[in-house]
Amino acid sequence: MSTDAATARLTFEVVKTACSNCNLRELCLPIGLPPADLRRLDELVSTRRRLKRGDHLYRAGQEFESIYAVRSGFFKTDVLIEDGRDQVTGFQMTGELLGLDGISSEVHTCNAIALEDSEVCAIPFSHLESLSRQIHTLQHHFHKVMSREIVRDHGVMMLLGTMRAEERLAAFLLNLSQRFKARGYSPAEFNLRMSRDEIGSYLGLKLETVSRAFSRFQEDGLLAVHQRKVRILNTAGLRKLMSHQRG
Amino acid sequence: MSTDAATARLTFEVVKTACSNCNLRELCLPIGLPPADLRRLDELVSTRRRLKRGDHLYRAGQEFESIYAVRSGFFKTDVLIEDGRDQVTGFQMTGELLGLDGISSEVHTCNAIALEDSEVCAIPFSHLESLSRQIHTLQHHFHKVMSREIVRDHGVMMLLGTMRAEERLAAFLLNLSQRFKARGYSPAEFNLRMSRDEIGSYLGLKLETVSRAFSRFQEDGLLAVHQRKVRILNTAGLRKLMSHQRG
DNA sequence: TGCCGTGTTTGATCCACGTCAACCCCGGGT
DNA sequence: ACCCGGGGTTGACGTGGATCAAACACGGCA
Repeated sequence: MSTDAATARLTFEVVKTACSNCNLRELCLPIGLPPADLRRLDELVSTRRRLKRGDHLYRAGQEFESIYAVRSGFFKTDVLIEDGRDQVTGFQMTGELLGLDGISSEVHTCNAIALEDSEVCAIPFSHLESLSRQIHTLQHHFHKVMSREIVRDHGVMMLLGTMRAEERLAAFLLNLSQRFKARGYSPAEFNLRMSRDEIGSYLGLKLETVSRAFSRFQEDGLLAVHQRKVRILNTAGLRKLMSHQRG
Repeated sequence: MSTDAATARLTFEVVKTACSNCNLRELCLPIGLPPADLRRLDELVSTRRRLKRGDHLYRAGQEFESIYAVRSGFFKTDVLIEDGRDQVTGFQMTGELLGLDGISSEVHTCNAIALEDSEVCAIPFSHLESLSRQIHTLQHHFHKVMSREIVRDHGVMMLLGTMRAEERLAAFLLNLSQRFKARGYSPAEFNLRMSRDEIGSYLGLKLETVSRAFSRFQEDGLLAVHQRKVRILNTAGLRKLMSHQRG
């Protein structure tokens, strides 16, 4: 869609938003700040931006200037190479940050795409840096967030490097479940926001293989699937599946 | 080896080392600092530590307190899970940082092992944080380094998720080549510090597959291999191999 | 209400890589 | 000089997941 940029501009809202009374602050950056610091943080988040399903939040190659906190909705990030291959590098939900990859070269290195209508807070990175020079705990928390991203990526490398198809899907579902739970939603029943193809890309599998794994889980009574609606029936069973030796 | 800890203590040197005249500063943290700041940085790197081939720099589960800059030598990092599977998450050479994964939970999440006799600078993380609150460019550079790690991990995810065996090995060799070049060594001829098994673990392949891919490259005149000695004969050929469509 | 397009499921077949096993190479110790 | 052991190579064979192909479910729209 070539109208992305235009759309983006239109949905840019120049309203002040307030971290200090945002109910996400346990998940997002301003964790555990004293009220005084929290008020200073409010200056940081200058704009909110609303996206429709399918919109790009940013694209690979675009200049990097802000990171984004997901206020509501669901995103994927992916990288593509010339020959057409692409790899989904992550799915981001409420309270998670997007754009950390852009810091290194001042250019975004992946695409961030809304998988449902979403809203994000834009955090100008230079402001974040200057504020975190003043607020100790903010600095430390930000470092932890970046580090957590590295640890998460190592987990995915483990998954892609050593697990077989059904283990990968089990790990993926358990991870989603736990993240929904942390946000106060049911850990057992949720709607997938992404297609089989996108799950496959993330897990290094073809969409048919993902589909078959879902069917197998259903046969085995581990879960009930209907299209994108998933109900986990046997968490322990999924977990056990993951820790089975190869072979 | 249960004597690791004892060895580590013995090889701990309580000598002041100086970033200001370290020839790695283009690769390491203190890039582009004015002389005055550089001198303050010297206080940061309190200790150097020498490791023998096979020694652990740190282990998963150990308390995190410092990151490490490789002064000389070669490392691997890996994560293992209970059932015995393990995944090499990276290889680190001169000027690269180790331990960034530990920031998130204040505990190291992987093992760092010297693949040859090596020397590292220990950088107490809390010192780094306080100094980077004072030195703007240090802060920014550190953020870039963390972000670069995330981008690197995305590259590995791409490799593990979408590439076939020979593409993976080609990508791996080209990456090594380029890093040796950046350090002033020959990009065409180098010694691998890691075993076929370790390469395989990093690339999500079995050691036999790695070995076969090496043999194939040799047959095709792309490189000359003898054990761990590699000479790249046709860089363009390797690069072309990587960009071939699957199928 | 029926049609169309997109996403999903399922089946049949193929192939890249894993597995198992034998052998080789080379360096270190006696 | 010999043996020994760990890493590396090579071959034969098996298999998990990719590929190709067909049918199906569902939401949107005329």
